[in-house]
Amino acid sequence: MASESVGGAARTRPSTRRKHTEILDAAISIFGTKGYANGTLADIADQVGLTHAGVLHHFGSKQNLLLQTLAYRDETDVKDLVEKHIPDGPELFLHLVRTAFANAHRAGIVQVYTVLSAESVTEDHPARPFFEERYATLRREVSDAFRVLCEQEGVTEPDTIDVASASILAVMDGLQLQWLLHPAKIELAGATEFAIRAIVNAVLSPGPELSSYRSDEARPTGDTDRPRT
Amino acid sequence: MASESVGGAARTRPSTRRKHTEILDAAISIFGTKGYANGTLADIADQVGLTHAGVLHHFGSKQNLLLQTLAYRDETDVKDLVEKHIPDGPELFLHLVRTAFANAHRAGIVQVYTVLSAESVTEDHPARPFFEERYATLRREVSDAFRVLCEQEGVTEPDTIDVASASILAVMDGLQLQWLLHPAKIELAGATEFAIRAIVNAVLSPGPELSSYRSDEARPTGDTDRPRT
DNA sequence: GTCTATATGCCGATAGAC
DNA sequence: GTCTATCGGCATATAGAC
Repeated sequence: MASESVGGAARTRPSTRRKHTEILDAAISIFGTKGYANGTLADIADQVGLTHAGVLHHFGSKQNLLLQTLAYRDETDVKDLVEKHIPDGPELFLHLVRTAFANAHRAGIVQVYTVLSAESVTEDHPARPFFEERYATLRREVSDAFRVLCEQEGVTEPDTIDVASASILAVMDGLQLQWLLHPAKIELAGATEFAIRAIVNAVLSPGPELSSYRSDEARPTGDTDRPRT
Repeated sequence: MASESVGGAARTRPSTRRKHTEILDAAISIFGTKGYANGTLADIADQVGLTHAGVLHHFGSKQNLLLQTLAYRDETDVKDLVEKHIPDGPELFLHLVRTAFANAHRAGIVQVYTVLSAESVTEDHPARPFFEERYATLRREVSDAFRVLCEQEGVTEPDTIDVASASILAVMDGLQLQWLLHPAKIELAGATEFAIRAIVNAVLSPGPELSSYRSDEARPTGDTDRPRT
């Protein structure tokens, strides 16, 4: 059974391992285009020239295939960054923007994360622990970068850093969703760059409160009265 | 058949219409907790004391029930805003923050939008047109508010407004996802307020570029342009 | 390692009794 | 308006041949 090979052991033959990753790639494609609940083992099997029983021989169960798929995607991303080790300082913000530029040419990867992360909040979803840990880790990394930046540039309340870190990840995710819905209307990379810049600058110097932009105190009838300059 | 009653006609008996909305409320709950693909008509039927055949009598098909459910949610939201008509000026930004405060006590509503909007990007999903139109409309409304604000406060390139509008909706969605995963770690309303404020301020005065924060020893010019008031 | 065949179950939708 | 009964389809997973 494949269930015991956790770290991708070397005990299997090369052709087997090749098929293994071939299935994982197909799973990314299917879970991305149809979701986990709606995508089927037969869909994945078709894409690699097997039957669903063949896929189950490699992964034991659909749920295990999902978890292996998420782990596989993560380790592939990390591999791309080996020695280009994730920057731990303010460079991280530039790295996030570069990631957005890369993602604009990887709709499949973006979609599988968008679809599965949202699906993971549903009842007893097997991917939920994965995404909980993923976001907790990412927020910690972004917060660390903020702390380094704040030491360099000035001071800021630690509470603001947590909120800003979550906001940066949030705006990246949200823009991806809108981009998947309207690829022609959303410029993923440019918008991500703008938003991250806005949030980083807000941490370093907050600027005026929103309420200071209020056009008036009370609207009497609420008819079409325009705020004048 | 209920398929022809588009606007919620008055031709049906009150008890029937009551059951109708009862089913729609159950559908919000089920589609939110299990998703559209995974939630079943029997789940929804159980929640209102019917069989799945009873639900189908009211809505004809599962797909139609989903569309009616989305329309029902939208018109309920609008009803809450009747006479409190959505502000069309800079007040809109404060309204969005207030919405986030309200949402922090409506996890079910937040979850159904989060789950279904992401699911809608999957293959031939029946809710896709709904969310495409929803985001296009919301971006237009936020952009309108930005244009009014920019007339008051200064000038800005129209391109920035589009990017900022998408970013504001994005950060709201993304924070909702993280909040659903970690309710104790994310302060939905406070974070939303911070992020919207950051983006609005960035539109009015951009501030330094991200690359100016690079920690690299060699930096072209030593100036780090210190931001505004 | 991959297949065919099958067990088992759930789903959406329809038909017709009450 | 709601039910029971049922049809047809498809899902995951298992068993065993090759």
